[in-house]
Amino acid sequence: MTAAPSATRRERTRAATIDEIKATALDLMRGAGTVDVRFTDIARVMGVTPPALYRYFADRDELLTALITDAYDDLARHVAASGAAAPDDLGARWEAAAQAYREWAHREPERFALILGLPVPGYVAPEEGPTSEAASRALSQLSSLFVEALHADTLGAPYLREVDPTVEVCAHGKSEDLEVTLPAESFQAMLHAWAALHGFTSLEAYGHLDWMEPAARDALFGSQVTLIARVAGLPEPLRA
Amino acid sequence: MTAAPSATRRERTRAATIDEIKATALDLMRGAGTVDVRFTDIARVMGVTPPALYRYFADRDELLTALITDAYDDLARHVAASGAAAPDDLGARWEAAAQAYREWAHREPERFALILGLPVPGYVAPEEGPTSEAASRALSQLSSLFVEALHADTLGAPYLREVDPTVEVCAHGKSEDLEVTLPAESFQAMLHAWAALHGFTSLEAYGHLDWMEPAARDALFGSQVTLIARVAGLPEPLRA
DNA sequence: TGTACATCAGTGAACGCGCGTTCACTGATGTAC
DNA sequence: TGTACATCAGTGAACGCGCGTTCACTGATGTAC
Repeated sequence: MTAAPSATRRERTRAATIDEIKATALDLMRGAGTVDVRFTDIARVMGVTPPALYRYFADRDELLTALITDAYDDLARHVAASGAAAPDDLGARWEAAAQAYREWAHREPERFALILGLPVPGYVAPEEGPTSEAASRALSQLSSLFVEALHADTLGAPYLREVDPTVEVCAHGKSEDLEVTLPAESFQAMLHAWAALHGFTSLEAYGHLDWMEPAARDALFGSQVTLIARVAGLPEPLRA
Repeated sequence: MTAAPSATRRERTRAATIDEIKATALDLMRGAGTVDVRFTDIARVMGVTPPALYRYFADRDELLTALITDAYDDLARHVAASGAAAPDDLGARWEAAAQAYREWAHREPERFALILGLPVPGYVAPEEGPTSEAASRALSQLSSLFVEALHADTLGAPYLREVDPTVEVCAHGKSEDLEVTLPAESFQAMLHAWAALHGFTSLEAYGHLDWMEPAARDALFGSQVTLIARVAGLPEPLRA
């Protein structure tokens, strides 16, 4: 997002303005609880006139694309960073990644909806473009866990060994796209884990669990994460 | 939705018009892939002038509320109807309910987003109003499965027996709201199952699994549903 | 270091459009005697 | 059964507002000699 230090002053201020436009758009989305974004409002908050924004984005859709790509990157960064504390503890890494996913969504429900909710109309993902690339990066963080679990031979016990042939084909396809080796068992376990994680996360982020006490939500999330880990064959975290 | 047969002709045509307005609004939502709804568009499609709609709905938010309530009802009806074929087979009922939930969302992603996505701005759920009532009815379909599983003493084996005290308090609160007996173990198992089901369902409904073949998605959903059932302690379906 | 030119950010006016909503009114449908 | 009245659906004009986007232009910032 920030320009390289070797950039000229003009390039740096330009990059800063782009950042400010995107940050302002996000603030407005958070304030309104929507996924909409109006050039007029952004300009008003920034203290400029609406046409000024066209120096930075060709139209509203281009801004939207940038916001979506950024959101993918940001989520992926958070999930990736979560595992740094205990790189050798698969169980701890899974819990940390799940918490990171959940916390990010809870903190930024609008951005979460932007990338993983009902697709916003008028926005069409560029073919093979930066969006799917960012998405892949985000998912690969999760998948590496399950690949390692397979290597540790704990994966899928006792339920997840059988993989449907059609799913296997999909796993091979993804392996080629991502240019990694992604065994079908790991692929399937990852998707199951992701789905369960995503379900709790979106229900909570969109406020559909607000009738529960925060402490109860925490406890429920904890047991869901543990449950997934046990079922998928991820080991217990090493700490007590 | 339809007026009682004893209603006068005027009341019947009025009810029919209300239905037509809502159906037209849904068609437009489906066409645009949005959750937005414009009085002007509805009127144009129906061949009337926009002010005519104010005879039926005080404003846009009232129409939105009606659409949300209807969507809850419709989803609840589908899930409830799914279990009629084998009322004594807990495993089969779970699979059918999960399939019904999934199919409804896949067929109507916009309505699904309307009730379970990022809340639409401008719409504030009426306190203790028809919305939460409809939501409760929808969820109670699922919860009855897990209450029965507890009675059959299969629930939660081997992972789900421990329930955090805060979650227990929540379960008691829900029991009073719904005026049913909802043991904490059943409550927790239901929420875990619902979260996992909801996660797959929303990812698929919003097109985030479109990179998989439909057959692979079906297989993956099947194994996810089986997995949840095994973990939650629901029995295998009786048929082979 | 200073001057001439090119580049770029931002302005202000304008265009075309669409929205939700109100209001007084017309014409048709139902109701009461 | 027929007439007088009440009720209601729908119209058309209007209000106020906001949006995205274009365009010619000004003034400031950077660049080349």
